Order: sequence, then C-alpha cells, then structure tokens
Amino acid sequence: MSKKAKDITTEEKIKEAARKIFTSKGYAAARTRDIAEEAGMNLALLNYYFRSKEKLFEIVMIENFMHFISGIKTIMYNEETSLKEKIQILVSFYIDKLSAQPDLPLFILNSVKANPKVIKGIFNKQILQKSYFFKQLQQELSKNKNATSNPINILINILSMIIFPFIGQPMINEIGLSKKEDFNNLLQERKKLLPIWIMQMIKGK
Amino acid sequence: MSKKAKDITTEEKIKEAARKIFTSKGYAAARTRDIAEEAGMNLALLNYYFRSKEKLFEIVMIENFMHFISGIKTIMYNEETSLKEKIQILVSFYIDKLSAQPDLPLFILNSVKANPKVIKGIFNKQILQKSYFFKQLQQELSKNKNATSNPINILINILSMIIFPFIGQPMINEIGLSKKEDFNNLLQERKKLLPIWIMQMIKGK
DNA sequence: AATAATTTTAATCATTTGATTAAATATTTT
DNA sequence: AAAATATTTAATCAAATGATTAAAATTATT
Repeated sequence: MSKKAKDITTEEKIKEAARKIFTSKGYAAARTRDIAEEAGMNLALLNYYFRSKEKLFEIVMIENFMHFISGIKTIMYNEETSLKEKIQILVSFYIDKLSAQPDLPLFILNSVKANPKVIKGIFNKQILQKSYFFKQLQQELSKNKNATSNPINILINILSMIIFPFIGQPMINEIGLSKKEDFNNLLQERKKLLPIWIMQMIKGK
Repeated sequence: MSKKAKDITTEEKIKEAARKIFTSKGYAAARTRDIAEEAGMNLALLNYYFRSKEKLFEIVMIENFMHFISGIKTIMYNEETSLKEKIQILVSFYIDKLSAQPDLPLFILNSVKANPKVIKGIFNKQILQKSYFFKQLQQELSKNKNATSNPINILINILSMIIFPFIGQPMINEIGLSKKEDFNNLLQERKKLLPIWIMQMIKGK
C-alpha cells in the first residue's frame, strides 16, 4: 500500500470515529481514547495526524456543518423550481438526511453556540439573500397585505419544524407517542404536511 | 443566624451557581470548581451538601425541567379558555420565559438526550391527553376532513416554533439578521404571528 | 539490499478534576 | 459557659485524560 493511500485511510478512519463520538457525546464528554478505540487505532495517532483534540474537533465540526448546509444552496439557487417546489424538496431532503444522522442537529447547535465564529465563511446573509428562493419568498409575502411577516421568520419556521423533531425525539417519544405510531410514521406524515403548512403561512390563510 | 436558615442559604447559593454553570456549559464541560467559584464557596461544600457532581446535576436538571413545563399544565387544563386563547397564552408565556433564560432549551434537550429517564414522572402521555387543550385540539382537527393530521404533529410544531429561535440564535444572527432588526424584534413579531400560523394549520387553510 | 523516511506502538508525563479527610470555625443545645 | 453538633476550610488523593516520547515496525527511495 502506498504511503499516501495509507495516510488517507488512517486519517479518514480517525475522522470518521471522531465524527461519531463527538456527534453522540459532544466535545467535552468525548474522550480521545473513545475515538481511538472506535477507530481501532493507537491513541497517539490522533495527535500524530491532528495535533490535538481541539483541532480534530474543528475539522469534524466544519465538515459536519458544511455537509448539513451543502444541499440548501443548490436547492435555494435553482431558478427552475417554484417556491412551493423548493419547499417540498427542502423538507424531503432534510427529513431524509436527518433520519440517517439524527444526532447531527443537536451537535451542530451546541457547536455553534460554543463557537459562533465557525459559521462565518460557511454561510451568511449574502448567500441567503442573493438566492432565488429568497426573492421568490419576498415576492409571495408582498402579495399578502395584512400579515407583514419578515421572510426570516418564515425561514426560521421552516428550519424549526424540520429540525425540532430530531432534537426533541426523546421528549416526543415520552410525551406523545404510543407503540404503534412510531417516530418514523410521524416523520413521513410531516414530509407531506410541512410544505402545506408553510405555504399557508406564506400565503396568509 | 440559625442552623437551618444557614443551611438553606448555602445550599441555594450552590444550586443557583450550579444551575448557571451547568446551563451555560453543559454537564461534562462544567467543572465543580467553576460552580464553587461562582457560588463563592469552598469546593468541598459541594460534596458536603450534594454528595457528588452528578447528584447536584440531577437536582438542577429536574428543577429546570419542572420549571419549564410547570406553566404548560395550568394553561392546558384551563376549561375557561378557547383553543385559540390557549395557544396565544402559551406562545406569549414561553417566549417571555425563554427570553429571560435563553440557554434553558438547549440544556434541557441535551439533558433529556443524555438521560431520557428523567422525563418520566414529570411529564407523560396521560398528562397531555387528559388535558382540555388536547380535547379541543382533537375536536378542531376532526372538523377538517382532508388533512388528517396527528395532534402530536401540531404540538411539535407549536413547541418547535417557540423553542427553535432560542437554540438557533447564534445561527440566526449570522445568517439572517442585520443590525437594525435585532433578535428581540423578531421575537415580538413571532408573539403576534405564531398563534395565527398555528390556527391556520389546525383549521387547514 | 541498504538506507532513509514515515507510520505505529507502548510507556509515560503533566494536568485536570471529582472527591475525601482532618482540622478549624461557627452554631446550637444543655 | 461547656459540650455537642454542624459547617467550613486547606490540603491532599486517586483516577482520568490530553499529550509526548523514544523505540519498533512499516514503507518508500536509492
């Protein structure tokens, strides 16, 4: 096996293990020994490849975050789709994505809270406001005279209703769900209904 | 100062410091020394009064959680108010409450994820489903034939749209807000609009 | 094949951190 | 006031943890 090829494999194994451990336990509770064990590697390799726990975390966090918002841009900048279609695609895309990685949102929210700087350069006002989605949203809101709603508030509603079920899952399970109707059914229903609810908000009854 | 009176003061000081440190840093990142310093107390008093960091955390977490949902019960069981009024009250009550303690939701969500057992005994299916609010919600949803929405999904939407702005604040600030329109304005607008949006969902356009 | 460079391992370090202890101080009871 | 009880403090412990080191093993270069 060539040097470079091996490099990549080991590095990737560690990063993948780090992603798993950091995402499930959070930065402070994750021990470097957990990560090494998860990766099946010697503890020292962690520092050999990434210098420190903190550096490794930063890399994983930024990759996680970019992974999370990578889809959003392509959807938002598409000039072929209507506002309604964009919302439908966004909802389906993220509900599926987060179903596969349900720990991701809480991890990202905690990370951003602990270190808000990381968002800068990855996502900002410009990217949102230059998007075709934002223009379509503004246009549709302007049609509705009475409810003078800030487009940001609509965006918050979209994100919150997509993301919250995942970060609140343990609570939802305890408070609301019986055995039959499991969490997945709930999500499937939300895939259908969320776009309807959101369009109602935008159109104003 | 009497023995008992002093007891309460010291204990309360530690608990208050613990609440602050745990809520802002999370369990793992909070050091007992931080808490002792915040309380202006000797480190050993922590163990003298609460045996361990974990015990202290449990107490603070349960109190936080109960504090958080204490309001919900009284609002939900009130037979004098309409569904719409309940939602208006719920929204205003929690937006005000969380404005005063914006770290609380993320703390609770992390705690419940780390230890889902704690919810049991504090809140459960029974409490929700026996409430007058739940009956009113079911009744209103049944009027709407086409959208066969689970009442739980409506409840998730209510909670998510109230809570998410607080847990996503650092992200919202970076992505969406310019200097003028600050976070507080956003919240005030949401106080007015959230009940409208929710009622639209329930009535089905 | 011999040498050089890279990667991996086992052992160890230094700090941090939750917890304890024994003595000192303060408070309550008699 | 004396004795008993409770609270507080300073010092210390033991375990956990991030990091380092020097040697061993592996891979690449000549």
